[in-house]
Amino acid sequence: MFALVDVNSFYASCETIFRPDLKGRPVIVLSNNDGCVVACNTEAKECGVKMGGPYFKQKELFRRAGVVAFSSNYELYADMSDRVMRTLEEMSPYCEIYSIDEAFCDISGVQNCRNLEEFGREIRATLLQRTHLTVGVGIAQTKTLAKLANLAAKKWPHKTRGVVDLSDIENQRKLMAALHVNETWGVGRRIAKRLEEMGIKTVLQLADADIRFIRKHFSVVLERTVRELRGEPCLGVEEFAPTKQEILCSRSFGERLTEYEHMRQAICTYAARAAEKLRKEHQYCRHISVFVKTSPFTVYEPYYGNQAMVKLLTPTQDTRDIIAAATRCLNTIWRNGHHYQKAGVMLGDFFSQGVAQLNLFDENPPRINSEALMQTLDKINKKKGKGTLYFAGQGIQQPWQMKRAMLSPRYTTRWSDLLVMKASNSDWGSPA
DNA sequence: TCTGGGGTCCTAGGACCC
DNA sequence: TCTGGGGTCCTAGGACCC
Repeated sequence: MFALVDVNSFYASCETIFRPDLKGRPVIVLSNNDGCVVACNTEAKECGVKMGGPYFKQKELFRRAGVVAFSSNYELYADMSDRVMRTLEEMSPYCEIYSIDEAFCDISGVQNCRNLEEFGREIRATLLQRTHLTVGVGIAQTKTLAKLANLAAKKWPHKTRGVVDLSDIENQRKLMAALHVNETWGVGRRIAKRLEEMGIKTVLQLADADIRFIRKHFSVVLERTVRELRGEPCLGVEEFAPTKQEILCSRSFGERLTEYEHMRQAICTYAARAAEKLRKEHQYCRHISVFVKTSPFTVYEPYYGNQAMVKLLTPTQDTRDIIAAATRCLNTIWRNGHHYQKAGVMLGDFFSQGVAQLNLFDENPPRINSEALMQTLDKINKKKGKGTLYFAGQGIQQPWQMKRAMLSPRYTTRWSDLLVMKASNSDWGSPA
């Protein structure tokens, strides 16, 4: 039995819990660079805010409706997420942290000693008390059905009060008949459209579809989804995160970039960041690739996007090697005269610590004390704050930095940003 | 003027091997 | 003139997720 717990409008809620003055007002959170709307609270949804839509296209609507906008404050969201997950891990034997705002809990066995819906309500109440965040809980025999149950909890908040136990088969079929096939977890826009053309419109029709037919026209992924909808578990809770296959660091620039020197700085910065993530995973990489692109939306000049990769003979985790390789990649794809919008550095082909073999034919001799140097670098940056020690190639001014014009304080992770309560006389009541 | 970032898995097709 | 069968590995691209 699985429970899917996820926080309602997570980013927007993180912003409002520290701002009681925003109660009842529409609130949205923007993506990096203040580009798109990535989260909105119920009030904002009611105003007709388009999720995923570009910010600048909706500015007029926001002004009229009094929408309060925030830049993404990942430091705050990550810390709030930790608090939620720690509580969940305390309350349930096995938890898989599926994303920043949701987790699957394996609650097999719980139904032997208590009512599942009650258990869901207890999770909800505990999280509300500890974090002031409201969650939805969906309970069922498979992950896909738990997702569906959670969706129902979101869709009918008053009727369900945020918790749905969907373990009863009759209830499953009733709900699936009422939902469109694109509301299934794992069915996106494309597959939904193809299914519809085949006459499969509701989730129930998908659950009842012939498994060989699905396998023939789609992939094993959709086959698993269908089986899961029928109550046959194909996916388990993965308590320990599997090791990553690749690491990507990419950003859009605050302003279009035309100078090679600026691009080189950006690439150095992304390479250094990717190398840091790599070491955090205790991995060494052999593939380093870089991509650059202009905006796909610009009509007055031709699009340019390109990518290059180098394969090292010996796996590395040293920022100096990764910066050097990334710069070589950049040099092969850089073209003068474009207005670049975005770039990124990707690492792949990982080896775990210890298996890295020295290569007899490698031109570069192994670096002396590379591990110790990198450890020291990471330690200092962890203790004194990100970016305390950095590489000269990253540049100092960084004119290409992303825009974050509406950033809120990092209430929970910086002393200087701590919330300050100011009491006025009236708050204390008038003296008798 | 202004359109996110970071992942996973699967499949098809080409290169190459014997 | 007639040009096989079976396999692996790699990569690019497409789909999905949050």
